[in-house]
Amino acid sequence: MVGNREEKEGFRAAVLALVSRIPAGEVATYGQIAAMLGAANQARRVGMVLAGLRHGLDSEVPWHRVINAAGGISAPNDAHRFIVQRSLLEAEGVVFGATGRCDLRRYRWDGVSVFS
DNA sequence: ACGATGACAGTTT
DNA sequence: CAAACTGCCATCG
Repeated sequence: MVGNREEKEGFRAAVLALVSRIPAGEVATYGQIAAMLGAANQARRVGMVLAGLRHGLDSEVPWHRVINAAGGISAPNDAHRFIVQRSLLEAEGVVFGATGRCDLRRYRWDGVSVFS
């Protein structure tokens, strides 16, 4: 019997694998990641997966390249990570405007490399 | 079992 | 253009 647990872990693994494919200097939204995995309206789940990441263990995963649909960083209750994420992105060439949002039309990852 | 919360998103006011 | 509202799914008290 297939426990739902397998699907959850599979989803988590898929999210991490996909995020790991995001090239430096580009970004992807939670909804975009979810949509690529066939879960268009489950963007929140993607956020949950990334929320469970640990610094040092999943260091291979560029979690900072995942932002919200507005092109900004979602972390109202964690200013520390907010700053870290923004710094990492700026270090890769992503420019944030005065509103704290970057231009998605320009930095959004198309994800074509996944279909190879 | 139920209601509240959350690293979201799309639409409406 | 910004705030509010609603929908979606999983986790927590």
